[in-house]
Amino acid sequence: MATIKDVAERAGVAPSTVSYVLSGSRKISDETRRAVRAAVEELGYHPRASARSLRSARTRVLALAVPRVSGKSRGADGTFAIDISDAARGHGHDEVLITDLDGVAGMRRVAGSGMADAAVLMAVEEEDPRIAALRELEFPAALLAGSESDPGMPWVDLDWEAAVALALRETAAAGHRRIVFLSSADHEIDSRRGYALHGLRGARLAAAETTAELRTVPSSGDPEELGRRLREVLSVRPAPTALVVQHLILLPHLLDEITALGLRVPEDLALVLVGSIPDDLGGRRLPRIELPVAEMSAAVVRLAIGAIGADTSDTAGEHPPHRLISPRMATGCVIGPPSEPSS
Amino acid sequence: MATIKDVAERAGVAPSTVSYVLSGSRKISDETRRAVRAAVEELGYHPRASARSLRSARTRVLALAVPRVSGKSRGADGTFAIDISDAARGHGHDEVLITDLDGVAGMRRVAGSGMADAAVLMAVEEEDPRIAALRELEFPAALLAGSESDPGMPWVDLDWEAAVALALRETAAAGHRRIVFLSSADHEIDSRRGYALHGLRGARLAAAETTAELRTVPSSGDPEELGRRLREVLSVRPAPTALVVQHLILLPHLLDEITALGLRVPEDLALVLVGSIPDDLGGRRLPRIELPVAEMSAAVVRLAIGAIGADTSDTAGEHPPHRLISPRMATGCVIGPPSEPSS
DNA sequence: TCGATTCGTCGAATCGATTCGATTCAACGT
DNA sequence: ACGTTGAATCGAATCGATTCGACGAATCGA
Repeated sequence: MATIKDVAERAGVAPSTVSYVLSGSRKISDETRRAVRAAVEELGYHPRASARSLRSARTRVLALAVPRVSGKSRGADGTFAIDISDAARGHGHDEVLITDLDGVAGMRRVAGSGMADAAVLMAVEEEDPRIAALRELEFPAALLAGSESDPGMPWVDLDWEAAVALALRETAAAGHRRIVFLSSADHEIDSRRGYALHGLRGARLAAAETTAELRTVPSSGDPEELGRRLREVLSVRPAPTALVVQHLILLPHLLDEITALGLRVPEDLALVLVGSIPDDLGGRRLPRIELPVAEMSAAVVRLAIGAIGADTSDTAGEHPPHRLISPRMATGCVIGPPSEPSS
Repeated sequence: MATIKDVAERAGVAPSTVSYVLSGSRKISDETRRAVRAAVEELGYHPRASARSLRSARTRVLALAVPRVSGKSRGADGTFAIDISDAARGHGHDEVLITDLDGVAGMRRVAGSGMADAAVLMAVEEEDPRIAALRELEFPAALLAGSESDPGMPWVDLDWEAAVALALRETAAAGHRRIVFLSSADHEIDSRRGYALHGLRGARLAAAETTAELRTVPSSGDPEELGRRLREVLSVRPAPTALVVQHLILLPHLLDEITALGLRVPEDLALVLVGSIPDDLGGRRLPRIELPVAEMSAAVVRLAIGAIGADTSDTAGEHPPHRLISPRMATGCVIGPPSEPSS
C-alpha cells in the first residue's frame, strides 16, 4: 500500500509537503499542490489510520456499548446501532461495537487501548456500573437514555412523559372515553428505568387534564401474565374502547390475545403505540408515537463528540448538555373514533 | 496514560524487555517478569492499539458491512451484528460497522486506511459490486450468504434448500395433505438472491418425495398484493391445512390477513416458519426452522480471520472454504395435525 | 546594493510498541 | 588463564503521518 513517502517521491517533494497539501494547514503553491494531488490520485493513496492516530492521539472512532441485558428487543438496538453509525460518519467518525457481556470490562478495554475517542452507552440503567467506570477512566461518553442519578454525563432520551401524555391526549381527542394505558413492565419499573417512570408520570399528567376514564396497568415480561392482565382489564363493563401501549416487545402476543378475545382492531378497540420503530409493525399501520431513532442518534453522537474536547477540569463548573426529544405522532395514521359514540 | 516506557522505568528495565514479557516471545527471568508484571498492574498499563497496529500491520479489527438495501428487516441485521461481534471477540478481534449507503465507498475507506484486517459482508447479492471492489483491493473477506457466481470468496449460509425441504417434510409428517409454501418475494427471486432460489429448490425437492399436495406461491414486498395472493390460495376447496412461510418480514401482516379470513392458528391452519430468529415472534411459539445466528456468526468470523493470512497468491490453487449450515427445527414447538383428518 | 520580510518547502523529531542484532556476564571446558 | 557458549537484557531502527523550526530564494523598501 502506498505511503506518504511514495506520494512525496512521485510528486518530487518532501513528505511533510504532502501532509500540508492534504491538511491545508500551510500554504502551498498551486503548482506543487497540483503535483501532489495528482500523485495521490495515481497511487490511490489513503493515510493510514493507525499512524495518524498514533501521532494525533485521535482515532476518529466512537465506541457503541450495546446492552446485553435481556429485555428490550435486540431489533431496536440494531436499528440504533446503524443510525448511530450513520450519524458518526456524518461527523467523520467510525463506530466500533462493544458487545462484551461484562460491560465494564469492555469499557476498560476500549479506553485503555485507546481504540475510540468517546463512547455512546445504550439502554442505561440507573446506577449503571459502566458509568462509574467511564468516569473513573475519564473517558468521554454520552448516554442514550435519561439519567437523573448521574449528573455530569450528557444524555439524550425521548421525552417519555410527553410521549405517553400525547398518546393519551390524542386518544381522548378522538372521542374515546374509557382508555387503558398498558405501561412498561413490572421489572422495568422496579429497576427504575427512566422510560418506565416517565411514562407513568405522563399518564398521571394526562389523567389530570382529561375527563375520560383512564386506567393504568403495568405490563409484564411474561406473556401468560400479560394475557391475564389484559383479559381482566378488557372485561370491565362498560368496556374500554382504546388501548395505549408503551411496552412493545410483546406486541404480537398482545395482538393474539386481543384477537382471542374476539375483538377487532381498530373497530372494537383502538390501539395506540408509544415509542415504536417501523420494524415493530411488520407492514401494519397502527397509530403510534414514533421513536425518532435518527434524531436521537444524531443528537447522542453530537454530544459524545462534543465531550471529547471537554476535560473533567471544566466539567466541574458547567453542567453537561442533555436533550429531551419531543414526541410526534407518526404520519399517515389516525386514531379512529370509538364504535359506540359516548359523548 | 501509561506507556511502555513508564512501565519499563518503574520496573527498572528497558522497554523492549517489557514487550517481551507481555508477548512471551523471548525468555525472561522470573524475577524480571514479576517486576514488569507488577509495574503493569500498578500503572494499569494497556498497549496502545494505534502504536501496536502501526508496527505490526494488524489491527485486530473486523469490518462488518451492514446491508442498507431495504427489504430484509434491520432487526435480524442487528442480531447478526451483535453475534458477529461476540464471535470476533472470541478470536481477540473487535468489530467496526460499515453502514455507508455506498457500500463500495465504505469498503474502499476501510481497506485504504487499514482500519480493519478483514471484512464480513452481510446479505450479499449475486454480482454484488462490493465483492469486485474487495477483490480489486485484495482485501480479505467472508460473505454471509452463499454466492455461486463468486468463487474465490469464502462464505457461510443457511442451507435454505434443506431448510425448506425439512419444513415441508415435517409438515407432511404431521399429517397435513394440502400444504402451501409461501416462498420469498418476487423481487428477491428476480434479483436472484441465493436464499430465494434455494428455498424454491427445496420446495421442489420436497414435492418430489411426498404424496401431499404442495402448492408454491411467491410472496410479495407489497402487503396488499401479499394479502390478495394469500386469500386466493386459501380459498381453494378443499382448503389447505398448513402454510409454510419463508418470507418473514411481513409476518405480522400475514397473521392479520389470516385472522381476517376467520382462520385460527394453529387450529384451522398450521403455520410453519423457515429461517426465523426469536425476535420475529414476539413471545409466540410457532413451529419453525431456526436461523442459527450464533453458529453462522462464529463460522463467518472464522472464515474472515482465516482469509487474513492467505494472500491472493495461494488462493489461485485452493478453492476458498464454504460452509452450509444445516437447518434444525426450533426446540419446544411441534407442528399440530390438521383438524379434519385427511388420510 | 544591502538588510528585512515574506513565501514555499524541507528535515528532523515525535507518537508508542515491536523486533532484530548486539552486549553483558556468568558458567564451563581445556 | 583464556576462549566458548548460552542466557538475559539492552539499544536502536522501524512502522507512517504530523508539525515545528529552519532555510533558501524571491521581493520589498531605503
